[in-house]
Amino acid sequence: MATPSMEDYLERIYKLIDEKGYARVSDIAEGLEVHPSSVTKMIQKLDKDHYLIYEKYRGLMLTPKGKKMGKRLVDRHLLLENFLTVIGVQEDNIYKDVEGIEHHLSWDSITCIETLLEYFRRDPNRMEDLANIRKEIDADS
Amino acid sequence: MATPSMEDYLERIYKLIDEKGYARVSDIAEGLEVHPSSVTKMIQKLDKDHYLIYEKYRGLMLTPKGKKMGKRLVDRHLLLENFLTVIGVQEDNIYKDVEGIEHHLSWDSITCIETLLEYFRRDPNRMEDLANIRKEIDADS
DNA sequence: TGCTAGGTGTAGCCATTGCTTTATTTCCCC
DNA sequence: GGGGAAATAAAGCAATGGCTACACCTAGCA
Ligand SMILES: [Mn+2]
Ligand SMILES: [Mn+2]
Ligand SMILES: [Mn+2]
Ligand SMILES: [Mn+2]
Repeated sequence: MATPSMEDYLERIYKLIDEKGYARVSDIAEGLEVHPSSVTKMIQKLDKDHYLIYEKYRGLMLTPKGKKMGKRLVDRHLLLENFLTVIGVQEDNIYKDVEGIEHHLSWDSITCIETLLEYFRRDPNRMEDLANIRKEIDADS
Repeated sequence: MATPSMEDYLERIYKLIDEKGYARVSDIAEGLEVHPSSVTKMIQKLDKDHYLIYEKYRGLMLTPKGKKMGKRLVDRHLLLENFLTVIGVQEDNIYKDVEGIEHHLSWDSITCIETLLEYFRRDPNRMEDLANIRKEIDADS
């Protein structure tokens, strides 16, 4: 089972490969705001757990296991960002909150949140009703 | 700022004092499924940070700071349990998920989730509509 | 072709938070 | 009041995941 930190790295690596075709230590470090040395250490761990194949100074390649996991992690992250957006959380809080909670939700919860998003997507009036309640509560205080 | 672990301990301590009038090391340990020695260590840390006053072998007392924080933590936990329940997460997943995510949500997000609950509380049909979408999606797969 | 700067890797440190083991204190029953 | 069980405390160890300092590789330019 992957730790939260491992998930963050895998997610970032998957995204980098998806967008640029490769994932370098320095890019991973920048994205996660950690030092390159921390990246090297984690990459070695992910290699040992067969999420990727690593050749030092040469780069890395996701294994099928790593790709599959990476995609799930990226999708989950996006879903949660959408969720917080829909319920009205301020833009500047969303990324940090999602970074934190994404590692702690069962797939059951993820599915239910997906359904909740579908609920609001089907009828825009619903989001409006929600926004009105928010306004009303704001006014009270 | 309190770490996730510190929050778990504070929450548990607040609840024990609220329910039984006192919080003993062994009760805290049982609630958090941790060894008593770990509890002692954390209590000493919480004392150093002035969340409580600790006298060894004698017990502990929450400071005003600790009480205020404890209450907020307990309320937050309950709110999140309600949220997961309302969106249809299985009973047996709820506690573990909440234990994880509670430490990673901004108060902005907490407020928005509160509002979302109010939205469903105001009109029970809304929860029913959501449940129907869930059924429909289930049937598809 | 060889040098060098920037990217990468390693070693060793620290904080956090758990555990086990061992020592001490307290409390309750006799 | 004394003895023993239960509770509590302290010390030492381990895993995780950061960091710094320093060493090492390599691409690309002179
Ligand atoms: Mn994350
Ligand atoms: Mn993420
Ligand atoms: Mn928790
Ligand atoms: Mn909790």
